[in-house]
Amino acid sequence: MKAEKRKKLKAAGWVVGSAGDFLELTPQEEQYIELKLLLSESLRKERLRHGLSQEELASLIKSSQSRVAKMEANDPSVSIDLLLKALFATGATREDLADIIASAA
Amino acid sequence: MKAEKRKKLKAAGWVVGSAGDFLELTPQEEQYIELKLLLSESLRKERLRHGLSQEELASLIKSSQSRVAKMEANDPSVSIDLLLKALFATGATREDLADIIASAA
DNA sequence: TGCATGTATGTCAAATTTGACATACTCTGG
DNA sequence: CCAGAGTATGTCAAATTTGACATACATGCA
Repeated sequence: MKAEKRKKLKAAGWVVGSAGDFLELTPQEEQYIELKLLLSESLRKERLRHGLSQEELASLIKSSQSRVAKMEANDPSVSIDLLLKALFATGATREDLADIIASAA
Repeated sequence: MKAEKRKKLKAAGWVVGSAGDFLELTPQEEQYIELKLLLSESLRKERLRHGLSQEELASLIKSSQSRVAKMEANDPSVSIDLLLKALFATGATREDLADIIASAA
């Protein structure tokens, strides 16, 4: 299985190596998961660009280090809502967001 | 109070006319709420463009008419996640989404 | 090696979000 | 006026998401 697909299945909440290996994602699920991946990657970039630790970003958004770690790991228990709130907290604007989303996955 | 602010406070979960009238939203909250408003408006446009009723869109995304109504009304009980899933279900792509987000509120 | 700082991962109770239902409202054509 | 189609709004149990905690892992440095 390609690394790319493994990543997506994991993000979708499947334990890779399980029956989920045979799962096909619908185009909508694809889109959603790709978007989420893009956001989690952007969040890590933004955080590092600002020289913040996960701990520091967490307090900025009134969350916890472990949740920030999960956000950046694209954990299935993390919502896009949370990722967006975190991104906005780092100072990103709607325009920045549009650029992020427009960029290739 | 301006109509624009009323809309945002309502979306943030405040009963307009309550103490929330005195509330100032942080820039991050603004961004988040503006984005959500933009998405809910886009969803209605997309749905109508496809000539679908709320009932029909609901079954498309395995939800209910009442939830679709709330999505389009920018109800505070609706997450951006749900709006995105609905938009993708209407056939929108990541690129479409970027365009939506880039467009002025 | 030991220690500090930062990150990852599992767990869980509390909080939020969800679909579904009931019901009210708003049109439009007959 | 009425009926039907579509939409709005309130409610609620079930499902998902959340912050927090504990703890494991990683890396650098004295």
